[in-house]
Amino acid sequence: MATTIKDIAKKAGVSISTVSLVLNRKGYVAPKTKEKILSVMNRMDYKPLHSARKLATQKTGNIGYIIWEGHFSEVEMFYSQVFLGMEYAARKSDSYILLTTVKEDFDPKNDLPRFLQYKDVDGVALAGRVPHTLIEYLDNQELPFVLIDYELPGKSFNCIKIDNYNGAFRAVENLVLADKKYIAFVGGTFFHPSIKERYRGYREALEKYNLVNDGYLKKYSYCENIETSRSIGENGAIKLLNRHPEIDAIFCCNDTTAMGVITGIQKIGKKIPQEVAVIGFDDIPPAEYNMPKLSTVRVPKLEIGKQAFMLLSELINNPNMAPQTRIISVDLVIRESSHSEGNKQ
Amino acid sequence: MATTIKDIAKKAGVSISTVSLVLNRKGYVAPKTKEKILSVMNRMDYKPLHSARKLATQKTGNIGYIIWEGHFSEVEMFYSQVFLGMEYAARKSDSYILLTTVKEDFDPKNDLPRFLQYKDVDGVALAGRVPHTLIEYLDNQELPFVLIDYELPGKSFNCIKIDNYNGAFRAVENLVLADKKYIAFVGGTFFHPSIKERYRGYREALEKYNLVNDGYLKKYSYCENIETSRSIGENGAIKLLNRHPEIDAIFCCNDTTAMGVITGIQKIGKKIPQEVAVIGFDDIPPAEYNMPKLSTVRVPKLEIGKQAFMLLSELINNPNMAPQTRIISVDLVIRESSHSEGNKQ
DNA sequence: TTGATTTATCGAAACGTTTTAATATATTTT
DNA sequence: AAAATATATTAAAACGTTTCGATAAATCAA
Repeated sequence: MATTIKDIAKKAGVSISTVSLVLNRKGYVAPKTKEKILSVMNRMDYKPLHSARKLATQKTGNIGYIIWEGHFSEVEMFYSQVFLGMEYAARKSDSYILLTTVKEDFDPKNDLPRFLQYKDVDGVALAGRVPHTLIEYLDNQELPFVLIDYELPGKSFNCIKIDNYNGAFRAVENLVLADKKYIAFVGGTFFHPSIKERYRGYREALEKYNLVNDGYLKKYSYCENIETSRSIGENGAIKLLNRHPEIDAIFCCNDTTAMGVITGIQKIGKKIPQEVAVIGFDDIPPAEYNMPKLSTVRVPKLEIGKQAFMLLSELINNPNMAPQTRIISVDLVIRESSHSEGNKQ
Repeated sequence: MATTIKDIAKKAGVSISTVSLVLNRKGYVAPKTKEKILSVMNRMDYKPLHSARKLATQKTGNIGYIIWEGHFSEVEMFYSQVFLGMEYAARKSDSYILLTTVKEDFDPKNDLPRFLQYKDVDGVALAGRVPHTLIEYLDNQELPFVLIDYELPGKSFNCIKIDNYNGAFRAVENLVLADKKYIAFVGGTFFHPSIKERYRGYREALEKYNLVNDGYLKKYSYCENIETSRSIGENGAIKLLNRHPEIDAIFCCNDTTAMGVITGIQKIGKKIPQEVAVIGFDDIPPAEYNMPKLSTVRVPKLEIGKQAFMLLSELINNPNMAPQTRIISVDLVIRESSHSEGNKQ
């Protein structure tokens, strides 16, 4: 059917091996033979058959992308964007990203993604919070993997991290400079290390400006120890504002929560941002279309995907690399929800 | 390394061929040999190597999923959900879905997705509006493909269609029964056949109740011939309501537009749904979290993905099947944006 | 010049399956 | 009891590549 390496060899008057050598840029092959072969390949529109190549090399050319089911199926566009970033990067190296989801109550015995069961990937990217049993499984398998925006305390794995601390710090600092004095925090599960870091950024920014007095942090923080959602934001905003009407800004652990916070503030009837300013984190697409448009910390999602892919490629080619963490920096983007008069430009 | 069919054969005291036969449920093999082999397989945790199998069978076991770049990277969660539906279905048959995006100005000569260049898929699903040149290319390649929520006028391809007409009809009928008299339509490109159908449903529902008088349709329709977006909705609502203040309901070509329409209505200062009711189409996840919650026509996205996968599988196993269209039915879901008093339950 | 190295090419084995055709045995039909 | 058919097993070829080792020619060092 399709042209094979054999056809090329015959037409070019050389052996199969030689063709393979130019295909893989290996060994010695005379410039003019090489040229000849390349021209024949081009003329006959030759594409190596991946399955044959894979069989011979014992590599799959695939990378797995695993994400918690809720993260892909809900409003959350974050991890789809990261995925897209990986896909873009993968195009250049002719490999494929196989996406699959795992359930919350994942059990490695029964729910193992099929590309792991069948060893159809050379490496795996784990996006966001994933079951720890899965991480352990991969660690035991000696299959290269990277965590994206997640980590396990005490263990050192390959990681792509967001600069959560600085993002949060700058956001809160911006609120302070806009003359906000009572800045609350609304968030979800502290179990997630990224949220912990964002909280730390929040706290340290307040400390820098000496806003923190006794009980400040406790009074103005609202966290439910579950997956973040709009409803956490809405509940949090309503409870905090009723209890402490002096609150004039809310920094949220992410955009999803922030959009809920905005709903809550609107229900109470306060003006955004004049009475209460809001800043989120992530810059997911709906943030820009929210009413009012959401100020937030932009996380470069495509870039994260690209970096994950690159790190993974390095790991695959060099399995004994020491585990490393790469940190992706973020930018504050001010929109309507925190656009105070004094700060407008 | 991993156990191969050879190991199984040796341990079970049979030939490789016999093992292969039970693996593929083919030919004759004595019940007790079969049992023996299966037990050995189980004990040794044998998984056939996909690349070897693919090489031998000349099938890839992959299905491509192509989507316009803007549809995956923007707010639109619709096609990600359809993708997920395909992925779920694929799990059962041990195949993989390879997702890639194409640009608006796609050119088959240069931008062909790599899984098409390398013939790494047995079939392709095209999600939503995709470049016609791509459809033509696939048609020439004799590669099985299905269109999801799209069609080409005059051509009969394999299609998974949404019951757009009935969804729209029921939505508009519901508005009429809630005593709305001046029901507008806001939408995007008529170039998209689904939107055409939704408009037809709108029109015929109005006709059924004799609401359409001279100029009604022209007066109360706002369409920009570009990709749908929130801003089309916002602009449309503002223009229509300023020009025709009697409008008491707006049916939108999809949820994205509807959320824009809601923003527009809010800017003008009318109450939803008391003064102006809004119904969208699709039921994308943000619809439920919108303020007010958006009434809409629920399209079962996972089911669409599943049906696409199933149709594609049939096509792959039976290449001469006549092209067919499968229609997925939809449900009206009433939330706050059209929840008129008289209609509340 | 000789021997060592570098450059160039190729035959053949290997990767792990499926599948075809051959063979052998058991069962059924005549 | 012979012929025909169904059941059971297998050896070997095939799928399209990579890679190892052999071989030969060209270049270099002494």
